[in-house]
Amino acid sequence: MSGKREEILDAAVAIADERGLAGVSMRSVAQAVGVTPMALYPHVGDKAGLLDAMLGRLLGMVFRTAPALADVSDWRDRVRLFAHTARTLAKGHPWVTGLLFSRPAVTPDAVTTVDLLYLALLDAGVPKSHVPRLERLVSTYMLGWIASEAGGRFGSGALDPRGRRGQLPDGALEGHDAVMPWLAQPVDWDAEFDRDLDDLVTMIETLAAKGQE
Amino acid sequence: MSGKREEILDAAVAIADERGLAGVSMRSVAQAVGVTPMALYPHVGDKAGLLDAMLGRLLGMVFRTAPALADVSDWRDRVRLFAHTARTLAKGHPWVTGLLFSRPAVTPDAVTTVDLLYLALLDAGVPKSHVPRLERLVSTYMLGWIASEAGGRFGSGALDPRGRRGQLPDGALEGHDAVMPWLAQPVDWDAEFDRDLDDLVTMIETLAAKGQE
DNA sequence: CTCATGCCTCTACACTGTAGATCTATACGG
DNA sequence: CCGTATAGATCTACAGTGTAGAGGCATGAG
Repeated sequence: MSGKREEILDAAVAIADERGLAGVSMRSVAQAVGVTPMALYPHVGDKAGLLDAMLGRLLGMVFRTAPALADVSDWRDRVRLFAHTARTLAKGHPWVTGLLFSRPAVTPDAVTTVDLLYLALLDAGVPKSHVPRLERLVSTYMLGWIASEAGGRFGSGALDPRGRRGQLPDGALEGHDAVMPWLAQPVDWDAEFDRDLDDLVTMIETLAAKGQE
Repeated sequence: MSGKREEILDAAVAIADERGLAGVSMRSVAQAVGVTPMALYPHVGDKAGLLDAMLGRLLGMVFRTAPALADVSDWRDRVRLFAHTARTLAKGHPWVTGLLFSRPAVTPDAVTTVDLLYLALLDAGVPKSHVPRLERLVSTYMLGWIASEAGGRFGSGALDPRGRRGQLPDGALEGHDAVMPWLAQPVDWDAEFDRDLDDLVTMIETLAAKGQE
């Protein structure tokens, strides 16, 4: 019966996909559903509720997209698959950026996501007392990456340090000078993301090896 | 001459501090400056320009707040001091959350920030080819943390897993069960942030030890 | 004095979220 | 069949938003 709510969310997500978050107004969503704006309120509460629900829906998609996620035997691969799934999804729906950091992860789907990472960390042998913290560390990084990429913080392609240099405040940029050769060439973001995950996996292993509850 | 721009930004930041980002409208800022809304346009371009400038101003404060940052000898302490400074600042101006991920870091202050981390990583002995990537990893984590904290993703105080459990989708939450004791007690966010930094520092050391360009 | 330049103001427009009151269609008990 | 309760949609209105466009006004130059 409450298919109406789903219909509304579908419409809202569709609008956000093609016109951006700013294009999502009560009026535009209502029109897409074929209804007056005020008719949405019983279903989603208010505008904030609508946005929350949109975020929840996207989180849920992480599973729908990779249903066998929990069955991957190696925890490393599980973390990687999860990360890739989330990243791919966010690239398809860049508007999550604006929503990701707004509310604690309390929807059922979000909790399930967290549990998935808990299990991976436990499988890795991380002391139980460190698991919740490490889950937050890893997911904070992932969220940061996803938001940076979708939101445009990373810029696009080569970074052109000389361009940056133009409006230099004052004093030299020693660090930039030292790594200039690697700044000059364009960045392969897919590869970089994988390498980051490798480093995080290594970090997890280190913590597991150190042991002690 | 362009003290008017500074005056406008001061007013905008002040409003954001006390009334939130939503309270920053062209009209409210204009009124605070004692001018009509349209008078702002020559100075800041448009609303987006105003917001960008506000973000830039806050980034600049990182240095003003910890001027001796570059002189800390141990790179570990430098990373930690930087992180703490940024976190403290963001907690005082929680509205940055909405802005942090919107634009690439190209303002002079932002570039200087990046350079600071480059130098720390070089001091740590990280292979030069890895420095830019690792800088992004570390700052992505920091931004993610800051945004999570200021934006409310972490919730407040204890997490109360039983509360989360209430609207459980279906199937058990094995991971949550396993770490329940540590979920039950409240989180010391200051301590957690420090521990995270420790882990990141360790990760950097591992990468430095592995060596090879 | 005349004129130009740069900053400001005023008005207006199309849009936003949503409170409040009203209307309507469906389902149910008799 | 009727009358009524209930849940949902609707209409109107309000206070707020960003900003295009045209006009005003005070300063300094020739």
